[in-house]
Amino acid sequence: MNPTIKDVALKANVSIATVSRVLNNLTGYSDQTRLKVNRAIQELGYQPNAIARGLINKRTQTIGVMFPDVSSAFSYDLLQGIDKFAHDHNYSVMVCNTDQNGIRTLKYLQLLREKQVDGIIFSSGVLKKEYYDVLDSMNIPVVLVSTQTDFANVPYVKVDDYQAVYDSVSYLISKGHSKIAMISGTEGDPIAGTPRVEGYLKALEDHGLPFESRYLVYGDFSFQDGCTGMETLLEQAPEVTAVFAASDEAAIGALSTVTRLGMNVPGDFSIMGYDDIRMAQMVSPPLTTVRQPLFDIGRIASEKLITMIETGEVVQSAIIAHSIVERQTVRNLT
Amino acid sequence: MNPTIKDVALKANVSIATVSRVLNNLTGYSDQTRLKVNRAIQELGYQPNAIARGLINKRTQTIGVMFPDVSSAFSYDLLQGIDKFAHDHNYSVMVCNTDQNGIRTLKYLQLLREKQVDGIIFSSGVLKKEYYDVLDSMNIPVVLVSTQTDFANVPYVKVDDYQAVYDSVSYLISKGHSKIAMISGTEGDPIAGTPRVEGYLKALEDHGLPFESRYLVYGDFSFQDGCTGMETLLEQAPEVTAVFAASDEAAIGALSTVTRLGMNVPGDFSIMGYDDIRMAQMVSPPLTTVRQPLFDIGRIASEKLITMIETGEVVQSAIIAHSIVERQTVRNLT
DNA sequence: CTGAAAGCGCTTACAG
DNA sequence: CTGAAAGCGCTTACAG
Repeated sequence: MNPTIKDVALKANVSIATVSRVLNNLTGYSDQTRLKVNRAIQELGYQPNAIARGLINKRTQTIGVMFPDVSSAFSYDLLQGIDKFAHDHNYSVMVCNTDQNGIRTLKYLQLLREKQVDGIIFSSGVLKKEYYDVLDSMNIPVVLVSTQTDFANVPYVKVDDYQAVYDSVSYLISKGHSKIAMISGTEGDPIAGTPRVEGYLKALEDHGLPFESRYLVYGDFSFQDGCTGMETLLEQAPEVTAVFAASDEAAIGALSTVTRLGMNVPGDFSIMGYDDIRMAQMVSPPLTTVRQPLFDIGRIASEKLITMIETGEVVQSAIIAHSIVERQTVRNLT
Repeated sequence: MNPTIKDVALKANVSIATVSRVLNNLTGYSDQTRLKVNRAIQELGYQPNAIARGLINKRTQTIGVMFPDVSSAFSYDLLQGIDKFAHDHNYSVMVCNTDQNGIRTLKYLQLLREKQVDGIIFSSGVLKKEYYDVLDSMNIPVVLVSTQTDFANVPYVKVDDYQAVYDSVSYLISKGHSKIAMISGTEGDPIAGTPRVEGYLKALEDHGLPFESRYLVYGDFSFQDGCTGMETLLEQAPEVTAVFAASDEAAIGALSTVTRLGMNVPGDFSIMGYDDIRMAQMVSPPLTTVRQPLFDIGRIASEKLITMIETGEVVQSAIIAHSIVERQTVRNLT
């Protein structure tokens, strides 16, 4: 058995209250006592039990992170940012991968409650009413990442999806493209779906370009859907000179399809992605994309959550700046 | 405040002992009592407190996962496998990203101890003596993933690195290549470094091919080092027709360099990787590689750890089968 | 079938 | 400066 505070007290010839005091750097003991206690701690190799502490303090120093999403490239960068800040501030993180499965999500939420996490980061999925309800009943801080909600005043940290796409498509237009297609993500997705399509539409409109419905195809952000989306586009709109994809994975799918068909990127065809996952710089040619700084987003979310936990104050949501990173998949037609 | 077992007892007019019994599905109460208690639980929306439970049971139902490694593509697949099995068996997982930093690793180890995790999975990094010592003093089960150790009888689950490379290089030879270079990982790395180089050397030898020291370059498994390694190779050994890289990331780096220089893969040059990360199938052309089933490896490690936790028995290490995945970066010269 | 009591390893008033 | 005691929310002998 590991030694407890009691063993330390015994060995140092003081009460457990005193041991607790020096352990927690409180005041109220002589230097001599401190020395005695510390020596006993050393000799026994004592380590505090965070569980016992958690029970009494009603704080576990752990936060839960839910990933309803499944895309590894995306989630892991986020997780790194979250994990880094949290650990640097003495919190551990518990991960829950729900694979978009509602039952699982609810089950994990309950688990996090039983484990008494101090707060939850809910990432990159739609916050359904039923999730919100249990989150609400848990009475702990929550912050949303790469998603947002109308339900209540729950802070989020994300990029402005609409604006990011608007800027991207405008960029494509500035390079002389006028027949621009889009491979959208999930149709109707209120976060990463609809707003991005609207950004595309608006950019077209503001530049006096007509929208052709056959220029727009839907997928689910995946590589696979990027491939098939591109095939569809090539068939039904061969005049298109550039495509904007709602995720880098889909863009890379488009790139691979176009390449496989013997076309040259950007010579014959231009492609632009969304996210700037690590993979974007590894494909050939490197992908031009609009960047969401995922690591930073994770870090900031972690910071906000911990602030809420420790101060009890409500924090502001944050829109994180996106940026266009020019690499080599867009041809300048001007 | 959330309701406790005491509130339930009060409401149901029984003792807390009885509530505890029905909560844990023990025997020793009438149907009527069960009904009463369950009704009270319902009405109060009571949820057990796993922290209090953990204190008394000396089981927290959580496992810690250490990732000394930094490569996202690699770690996340592993994590998914671990997480899936663990959650399906009522364990949560706590992640610790140590970035190969020794101080951090030690700090996290201590954290996991304080949090009283029931077991630890140590992944993809060298298990230094100092880590082993604290692990040992914690007195909880540990399993190693994609690494192994001589220190003691700590079970691991991994692929046979030596054999995987031996098979890969033999494959390249069977396709008619005789001037085969290798972009190795970290020189001297006892797990993913040296054994892989030895597999390469041995395959050459067994097929009567001489080893040229200028055919072998070292890196750190990264995309970047794959790029520069390839450049070096092209310069000092232009006659080479194929390269085997010790990681998919490095292979993809080589691919991008070769492509950038105007060569065609596999027409002018063949490339083979190691891992089969998701990205391998997304590059153009899709990468031929030797697969380690990371998700499965994670799952199995999780399973072994939980078995050890619950039965107290020591489990056997497992060598997981690798397999060559033929895609389109290796030309058949025969 | 049921409850009173002790105890898990801590922290925190309270009293001296 | 220090200790005895209560209590965090549970589980588990023990007794009836």
